[in-house]
Amino acid sequence: MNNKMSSADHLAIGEPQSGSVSNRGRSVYAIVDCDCFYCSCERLFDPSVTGKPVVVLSNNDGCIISRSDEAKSLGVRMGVPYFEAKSVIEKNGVKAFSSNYHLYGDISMRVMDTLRALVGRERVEVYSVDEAFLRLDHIDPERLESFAVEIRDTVQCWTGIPVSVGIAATKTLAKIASRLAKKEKARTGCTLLLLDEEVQRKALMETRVSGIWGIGRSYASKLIGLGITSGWELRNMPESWAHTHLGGVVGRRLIRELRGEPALTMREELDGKKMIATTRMFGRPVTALNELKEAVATYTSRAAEKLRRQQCAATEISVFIVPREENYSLDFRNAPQFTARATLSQATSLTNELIKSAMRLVEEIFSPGATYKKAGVMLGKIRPDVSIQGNFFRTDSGRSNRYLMSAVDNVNFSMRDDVVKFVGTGLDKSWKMRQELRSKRCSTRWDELKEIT
DNA sequence: TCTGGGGTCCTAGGACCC
DNA sequence: TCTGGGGTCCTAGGACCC
Repeated sequence: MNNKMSSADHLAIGEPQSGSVSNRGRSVYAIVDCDCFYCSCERLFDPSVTGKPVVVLSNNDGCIISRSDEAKSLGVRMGVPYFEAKSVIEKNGVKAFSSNYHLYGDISMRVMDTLRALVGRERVEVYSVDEAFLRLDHIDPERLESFAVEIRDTVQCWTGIPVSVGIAATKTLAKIASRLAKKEKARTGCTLLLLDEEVQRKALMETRVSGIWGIGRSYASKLIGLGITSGWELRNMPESWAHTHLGGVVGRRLIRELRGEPALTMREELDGKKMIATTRMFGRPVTALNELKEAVATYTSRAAEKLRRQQCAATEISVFIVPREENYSLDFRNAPQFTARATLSQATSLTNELIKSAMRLVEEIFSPGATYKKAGVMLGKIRPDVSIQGNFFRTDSGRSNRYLMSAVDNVNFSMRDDVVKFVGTGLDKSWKMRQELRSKRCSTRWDELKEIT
């Protein structure tokens, strides 16, 4: 889940569009967006909740992060704490699930593979676990509408996941199209084209600025304060104005995109993450240093696995811990946190080496007597791991350790999480997050296959 | 009592260099 | 009294995304 908007190479201002130049200079982007993805995944293997209200909870069963349409119409809001919504949920028999990322990740791959089969691998940019941009400038304009329907029906048929499709001349307009398509499902059938100028104008007029991709909470309230409330009004502002008020070049791009001039092109295949983080709330408050260390060691092994999966090594590691605040104020998210960072003498992806530094960092920031609710590990300065291909300058022990890690990764992946692990990560892990309502990982674990009786 | 996790990009400003 | 100009690199912080 990453590749947000644009990097410098997406900046197409003042340049012809590179790479994706189409026959008639026409650009056509589609966004395919899974409908309430996590809930839809849960329904795949539990048909008893089809048509019933469903929600999926964040880690630690904290917040609501996905809602079915039925749950939405009961007034269950996105992002609210579970305990606040609990009464509505129980009263209406809403089925709640803990998040099951193994399942969602696997289903996501199937959806993306379907899209690649439909338009070709090089025309698909996976934007997040439940969304992908497609480049459709090879499709005859006459056929676009039926093609959108074909995409929707094929994904539904092959994977069981309902999707919406928005099509327009730019990515930003395509996002608006899919949003409107979802909103007016009955009329649009979940596919919508914003190619005609008049249709575009109407769509932008009924889109609030807060609903535009790239306008978050802070910009939205700023815009409204300046009297700009609709997408259409924003579209008609000068680029130079956007430069000063909406974050410089980012704002300029946004205005161009809204006018139908592509300023964000397709992103190249991911070349690996620049930062890898593993952070978690605890299932209960933690005060003991050794428990804190267990947790941080566990997160470090997880982060190291991610690092090895993309065949990289890191030279920077930082650890943070968050104390439980005394008074449960509104801005609990902005709680102070204590961070320590270390630069490693040599880039590594070995769990034991990373854990060793992490432990020192925990000791640095821990204060006895304090109570903590969350901790995290971040790996930075990431670059390709050369030792795996054999680095003459690295000692043999480093290399064989790297092979050992691959073996551990293989066992843990094929068997079950953490069959093989470092003792420092703890055996009992009573601080672990709560996940009381998790469904089975029936598409990725042999021992959790769906049984039909 | 209880409030997610994991990313990206851009800008401003300081340090440093010639 | 008066004290250059411009480049690069790095970091922190702010914005955004799902």
